[in-house]
Amino acid sequence: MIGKKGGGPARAGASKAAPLKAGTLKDVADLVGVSVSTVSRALTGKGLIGKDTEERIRKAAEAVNYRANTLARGLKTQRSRLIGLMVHNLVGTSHRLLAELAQQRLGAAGYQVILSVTSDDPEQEARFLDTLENYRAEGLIIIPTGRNGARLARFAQAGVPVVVVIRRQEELELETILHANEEGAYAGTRYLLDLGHRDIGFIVGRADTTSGRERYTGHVRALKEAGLRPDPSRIHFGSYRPETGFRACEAMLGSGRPPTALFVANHEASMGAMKYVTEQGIAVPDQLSLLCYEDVPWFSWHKPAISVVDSGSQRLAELAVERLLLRLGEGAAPAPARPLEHRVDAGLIIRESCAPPR
Amino acid sequence: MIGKKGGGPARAGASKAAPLKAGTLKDVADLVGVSVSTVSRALTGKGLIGKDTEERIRKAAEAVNYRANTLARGLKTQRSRLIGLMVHNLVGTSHRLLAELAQQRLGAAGYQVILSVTSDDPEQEARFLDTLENYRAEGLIIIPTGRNGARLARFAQAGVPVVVVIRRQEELELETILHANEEGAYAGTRYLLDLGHRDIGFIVGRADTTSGRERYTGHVRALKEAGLRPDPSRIHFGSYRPETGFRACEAMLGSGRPPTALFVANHEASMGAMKYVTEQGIAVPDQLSLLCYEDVPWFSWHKPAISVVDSGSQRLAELAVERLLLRLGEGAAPAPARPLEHRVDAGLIIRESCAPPR
DNA sequence: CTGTTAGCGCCTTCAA
DNA sequence: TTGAAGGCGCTAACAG
Repeated sequence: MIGKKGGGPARAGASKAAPLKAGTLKDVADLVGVSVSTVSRALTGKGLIGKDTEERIRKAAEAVNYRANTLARGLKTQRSRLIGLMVHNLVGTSHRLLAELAQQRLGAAGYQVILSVTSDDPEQEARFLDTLENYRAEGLIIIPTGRNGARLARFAQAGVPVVVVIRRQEELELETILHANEEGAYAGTRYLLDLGHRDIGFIVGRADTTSGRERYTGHVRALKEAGLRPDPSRIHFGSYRPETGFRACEAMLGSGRPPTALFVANHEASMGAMKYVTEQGIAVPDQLSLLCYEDVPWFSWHKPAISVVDSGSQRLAELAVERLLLRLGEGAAPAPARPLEHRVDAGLIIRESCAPPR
Repeated sequence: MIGKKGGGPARAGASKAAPLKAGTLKDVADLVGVSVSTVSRALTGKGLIGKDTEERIRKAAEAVNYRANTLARGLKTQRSRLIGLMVHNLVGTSHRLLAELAQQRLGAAGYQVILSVTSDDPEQEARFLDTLENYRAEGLIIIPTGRNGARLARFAQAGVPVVVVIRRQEELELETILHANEEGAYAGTRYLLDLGHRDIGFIVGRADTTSGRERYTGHVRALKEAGLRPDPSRIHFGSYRPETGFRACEAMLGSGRPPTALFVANHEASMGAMKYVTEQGIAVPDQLSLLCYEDVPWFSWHKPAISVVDSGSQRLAELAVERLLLRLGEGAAPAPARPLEHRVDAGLIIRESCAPPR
């Protein structure tokens, strides 16, 4: 499988040098013949320093390869400048955008992001939250599994800003940013209904998550308004994975009496649904109208182009980071008295995958 | 755009508690009436401790909410347990897999990953490398821009294991894991040639990166073997972004005499190429054979299903993490004397997007 | 403007 | 089995 080849060109000198350790304040101080605190002041730009000494210190710092030790500094100042970010994967658009954006913006503000990809596993979440506490993380953006409320509560109690995203953490008063799930699912279902569909398959997330529950509610509301009774065999809850979509499709589309439309309101599951539909050669939208949730670029290149409920993930990510940044640092905003719950609007993007039932 | 609503249910007590600070060794010691060192030993499991005192210490630790301060410990032990990971985005399959896998595996081994998404920007890379040094990161996995050799060299000199991935860092002897670029591009081009194509458009990465150069070489080798002379107007180098593909398509396919096949050997650019081809309604493979590089799930659901050169990203990510892990920690393997260069094999996945020229 | 002093929280000899 | 002492590298009063 793997070939090994020799390395690149030999660079004389580089590999022979003694392990080059980073210098410390003391190293610099000794070299210049001045006290550590003077060096500290000169290098951090605080306090008044003689022009001349400053220059000599700067030179010496260079010479001894001085690198401010963030750990030591953090110990002293009680500021780690570390932010935790917990997502469940990096495939889902909202999760990915969150990771990219958080790292970029927080990095620009002088913070570093410690990442955790937990596959929605409460145990991994627990461990991650523990290590974050140990690192004295100064902030946290998290898509919670919902099973570690106690640990999460500790952050808030310790005064560490927490921004909960995508799902609510029940029983805890934490600032939360959510998609407008009910509205999104309502709009999607309504669209299908208006097209004339009376038998709609609905694939959604876990019933014990905010988005799963709310999207379900929106769906049912639309059905009822149209005078339809929700049919349990047409509604599939499931975890946020492609298999969920694939299995649900097998159950509904493999049956003798398939629905005329399918609304996959679970982003990860939509990947599995797409797979099933393609493999089975089901004609979209002639044979089946297909509506997904949360846009990805290739949906518009697909044939037919896939219509979706756009959940506004970019905005959600921006808002999450923005809110955290506001509450970070010294003179920052305190936690909102009554923790705010923000909603990011959803929108319907109509392309080619839905049509009236034949 | 955004609606604000009141928070969830009020949880009595939770919000009123005084900021719950994490306890220190001293807090525990004071409570038990014993010295800090005893507590330290008891809690870290080193040294012999009286069964009874150990129990009391454990209880007290709980009571004062003791959390080992990783920063302090790191300062003392000179081990941050922090690993840097630098990728250019999280969309590209290889980058994303690297991030997911690194976090998972390293996390399981007791390390935390500091992430940086740099968009291939040397300045951001420089800043990130600096902060990593400051945090005393113990290891690094990086897709280098190639412009910060000096900074990268410092890690190696300081004895910090560095694993370079996807592109080589020229002039530095660092352990490196690469795709079999030349072979992959050769195989892809050869496939198109065997199908009968004589006029092939080729979109590839930057000429100053390993993958860009090597894929170009493989492509040209196949052409020459087939008795063809590479035509500069059919070869487009460009950065790893969708626009690269889109623009190159405009140039080649918008002309009066378009090629009969297009080989996009630049993963990010293939997204732009797909967009162009779809927008222009170009029939694949009838009008144009399309071959991409690096597989993504939806390529197989696309109509027609997209043929690709699979670069083995999963294996590459695994190998990278594996190698780093081997060199991490105390009794770990030293840097290979002659830094190894690993190659991960590529494979051709034939689907439906390529056909003989009409 | 600069030096001294005193820790931040932890680990680790060295004695008891 | 336990305690005392020292120091990792840095910052922040407080004196000079």
